Amino acid sequence: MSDTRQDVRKPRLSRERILDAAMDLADRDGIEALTIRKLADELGTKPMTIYHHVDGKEALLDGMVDVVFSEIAKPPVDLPWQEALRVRCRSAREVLGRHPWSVPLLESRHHPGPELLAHHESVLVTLDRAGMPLPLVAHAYAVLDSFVYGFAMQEANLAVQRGDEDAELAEEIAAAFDPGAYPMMTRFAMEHAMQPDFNFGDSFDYGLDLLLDGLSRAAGQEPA
Amino acid sequence: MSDTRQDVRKPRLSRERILDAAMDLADRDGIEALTIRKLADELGTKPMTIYHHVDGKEALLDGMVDVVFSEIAKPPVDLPWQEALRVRCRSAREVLGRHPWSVPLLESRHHPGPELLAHHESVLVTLDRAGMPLPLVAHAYAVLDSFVYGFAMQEANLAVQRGDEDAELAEEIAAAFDPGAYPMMTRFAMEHAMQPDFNFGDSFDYGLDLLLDGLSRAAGQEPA
DNA sequence: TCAAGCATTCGTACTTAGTACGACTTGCTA
DNA sequence: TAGCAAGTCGTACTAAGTACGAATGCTTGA
Repeated sequence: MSDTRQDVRKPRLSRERILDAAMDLADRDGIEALTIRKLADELGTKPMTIYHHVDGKEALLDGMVDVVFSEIAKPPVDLPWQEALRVRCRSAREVLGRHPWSVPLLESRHHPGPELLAHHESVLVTLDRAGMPLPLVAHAYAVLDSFVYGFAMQEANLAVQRGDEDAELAEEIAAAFDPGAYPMMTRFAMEHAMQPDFNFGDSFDYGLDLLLDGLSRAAGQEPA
Repeated sequence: MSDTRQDVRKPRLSRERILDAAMDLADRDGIEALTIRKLADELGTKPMTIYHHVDGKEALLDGMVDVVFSEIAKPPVDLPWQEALRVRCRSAREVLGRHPWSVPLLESRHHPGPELLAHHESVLVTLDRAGMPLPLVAHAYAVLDSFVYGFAMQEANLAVQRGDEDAELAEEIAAAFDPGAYPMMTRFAMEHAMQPDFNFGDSFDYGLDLLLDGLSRAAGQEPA
């Protein structure tokens, strides 16, 4: 009856604005909270409007992954290769920490974006200028990224568990804990992991050094 | 009061049978294909029947993760610690390779099962008997598991991409490839990664050795 | 032996999510 | 000024998780 038409402005939406909002939503509420409907709400629009800018949800995720790669620093070309890789790996950890939802997605997308490709290229170039033969380049890249991704994955889960359910969770885990059943875990927790100065993240630099030193040796150079 | 000890009457279904079927389904068709309905079909029953044995889908996933941990070999107590950890890490890689869907789940479940706890305990005990002080134990465990999980994650995605869409995918990636845009990637692919004897998995033992050697040094021992 | 009790099973339906279809709106261009 | 392309959205279909309550049939106590 009442054809109350409302004002519609011009290009309020764009692929970029959608990607930004989707990343915000995923960062804030987790990837499982990222639905087309919620995204539309966030943008003050309706679900189907999204589809005029993004080719379905899979393409949306592809785009988000590429944004993540764009945020990771490439290994600086003016540093020794060990230092350059250290910079890029630390950056990767930091970025993946800001976007924890992205870790399981990074390697599982079947449509690599330009940022992903450019990033891979820059790392390969760095390993190449370390003087590594190709087989060693392959090992180095596989090993470094395994470590970075795996570490980020573990950190992401710690972060989740430190959320609002902190108390409830700790209690639940403790409840499942037959006091004497896991003596080493108990000792480890009491004497180390639950101490105020314990920080899981410290192990990142430790492991990164371990790998870079080993790779330096393999490349026939002294550890930096 | 009344000793109501009852056995299952007509157990066409059981938590164990359900877990087995769920693992098979996930192994075969991927974790996203694991729905309560498909699982019911697989078991020749109806969706709601599942809920009398398993407390919802989250609990089902928790149970599956615990089964995965049960399949991973614990570090043998009769081997030197480096060898013992090598055995367990290789086993982990093999098991995660058989259950690729489980990798992102392993560390994200909030309800650790008994197998998971027992496994952690056994690894901590092994690090302890290496003579490591607790801070080093923490580093070692974090670094080893980061590597194992990260490697398994990358392998899992390679496996997926080697699936039925192999040709289509390679073609698609190649199409996105400006010939001269990524020279190092191109060289790497042509001269190494696409050679018939290239095997991504070879990097696992390489990285594991790197880490175990470094940890041996840190523990004040000669690399094994 | 039979009926009550209870674990198990399942039909129905509600809810959330992705998205195909087609209609409507509006500014731009011929 | 008519018509078109781009953008927007209402409707509805499908898949999936699961709450509710009825149906089923085994086990036990009288």
